[in-house]
Amino acid sequence: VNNDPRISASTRRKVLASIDQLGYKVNAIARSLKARRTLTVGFISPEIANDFFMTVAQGVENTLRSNGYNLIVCNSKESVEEERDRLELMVEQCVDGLIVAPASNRGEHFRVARDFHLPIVFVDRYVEGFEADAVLVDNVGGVYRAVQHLLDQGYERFGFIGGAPGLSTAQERYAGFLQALTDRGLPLEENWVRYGDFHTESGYRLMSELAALPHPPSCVFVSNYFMNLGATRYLIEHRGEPGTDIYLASFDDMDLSSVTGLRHLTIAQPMTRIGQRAAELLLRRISQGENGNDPIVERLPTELVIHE
Amino acid sequence: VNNDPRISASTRRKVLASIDQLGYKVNAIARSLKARRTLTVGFISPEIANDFFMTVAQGVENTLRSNGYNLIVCNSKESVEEERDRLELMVEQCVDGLIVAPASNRGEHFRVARDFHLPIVFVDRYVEGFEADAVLVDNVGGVYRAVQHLLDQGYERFGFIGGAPGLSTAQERYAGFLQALTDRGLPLEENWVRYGDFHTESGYRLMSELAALPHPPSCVFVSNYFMNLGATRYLIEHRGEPGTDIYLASFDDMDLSSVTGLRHLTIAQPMTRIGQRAAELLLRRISQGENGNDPIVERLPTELVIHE
DNA sequence: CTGTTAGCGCTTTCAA
DNA sequence: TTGAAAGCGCTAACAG
Repeated sequence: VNNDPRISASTRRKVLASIDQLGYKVNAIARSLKARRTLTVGFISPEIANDFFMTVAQGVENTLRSNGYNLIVCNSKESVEEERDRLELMVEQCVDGLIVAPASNRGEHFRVARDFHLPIVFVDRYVEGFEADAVLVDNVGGVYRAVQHLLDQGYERFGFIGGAPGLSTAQERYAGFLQALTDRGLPLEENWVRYGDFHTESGYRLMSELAALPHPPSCVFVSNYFMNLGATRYLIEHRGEPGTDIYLASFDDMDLSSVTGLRHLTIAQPMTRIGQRAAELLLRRISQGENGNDPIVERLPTELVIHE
Repeated sequence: VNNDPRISASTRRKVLASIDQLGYKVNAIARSLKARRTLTVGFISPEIANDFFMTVAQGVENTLRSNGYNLIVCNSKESVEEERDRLELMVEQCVDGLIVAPASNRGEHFRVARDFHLPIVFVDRYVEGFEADAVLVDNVGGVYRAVQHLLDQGYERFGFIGGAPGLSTAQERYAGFLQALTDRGLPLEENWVRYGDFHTESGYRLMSELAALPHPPSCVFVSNYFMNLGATRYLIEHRGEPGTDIYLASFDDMDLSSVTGLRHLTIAQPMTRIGQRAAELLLRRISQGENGNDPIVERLPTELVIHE
């Protein structure tokens, strides 16, 4: 059953024939108990019905599977408490490693993993208070280049719809925005900067606030896909009204980008690649055991996409 | 640890204190091996980066979790072979039950589950050759009412973009379409009926074919969300060109519907509810053991949504 | 090359 | 009320 090379071909044939006849399936539970490894990796995602994270998960799963590992996906619902629960669950399930898109920038609770010699790789977001491998994207550079491009196009009145302030992605994307303006000597108009929570409704609401200003921006950068969805919906619903002649730029490039009918610009993340790299790093840690080197933080590049 | 009522409060306190101090976590693997149940359910989905199936999964997970069960999601990639592999995997992982959105209308390979006394509940699609509980929607009725509504609006030149011919959903949606036309005495224009594969690209391609006809339809019914995405993209990209003045109606109501700026109509499925009911049926089967009754097939209602 | 045995961490049963 | 022992299905180590 386990391809032991010492077994003769004839015996193997007999065994396999019996397996077939009896419908025998190995009991992975018993095997895992004995072997002290489950060949299973956990993925803790802040959302499960979310194209971004699920595409990352797909990247993870593909490379895990081709290495004989399985993936368990679970949902922290953007809550640190739920995240802690899922983490405990994963420890109890004896997964061999963990890929986590953290729900916040707090990382202390991940320390339990260390006690159980469970390697962790973070994706998308980074945490404080816990050092581990991470696969992120170049948020600062991505936004910087996007805004630079828009400046080149002649846009000057820049609005910004930010993400949940506690998340590294939100902070970095804002930093890129600010840097781009500053480098061109453009002042930041505080009133054009609003913070949401990365979800659709906040994008809609904040866009409505910006459009309602007596002197609205002519171009708004939105910090992620879902807020962009909300912002776009506002502009579509109020098309033609004063204040809505706004050019949208946004982090993330997803299916809907091709279908809004608005000219806009997006920053595409290499989602599958993020998952793939994370899985590779994790598998390396798993095989290394305790004698690995310092945490590796990778930043993958993003790509500017212009939708005409 | 297991809340045995025979244990005295003082002993329990001492035990819990030690647990805390030592950082003890139960080993779910060992527990499962002994208990012969894992408190785990598998969900085999034809796609993992798919809002529809993942929203269903969310419904499943919520109700499982509140019953102390966990969910393992895996991906059959719309392939029967992969589906068979995942099924084997789940058997080996000793899940207590299975929720499956089947990759095809063939069901024979699910028989292995019977040998291992694994209950299965199908969702979204139904199969032949294997009897089991299922939670589906009223595809025929949903499309029927949608087309009826459009007939009432005065549309007469109906096109149809169908899904993968092997899937029950595709067949049922076509049946509803045909029935609605027939009941009003409207003939089916064969040339306006095209079959895709439920994916975006086929929607785009088939819509381009329909729009290019010398005498194109004035209204097209698209059989699911992703093909609608493709069809919509075609119409948006070619807005104003001859043949593109087409009213779109589609199965599934997702984010897309609010950002295209096109007037259209959708049929919303109760995705979370599907998952919830499937989990409920499965949990019932699990607790019943072998002495359950005949398969239960539920059809949940859909809802017509008009986007102006 | 094959067969036997101990033990992974837990639960359950029975004895103290 | 607590402690001891057996065994879930598997693998690894060792004996034959």
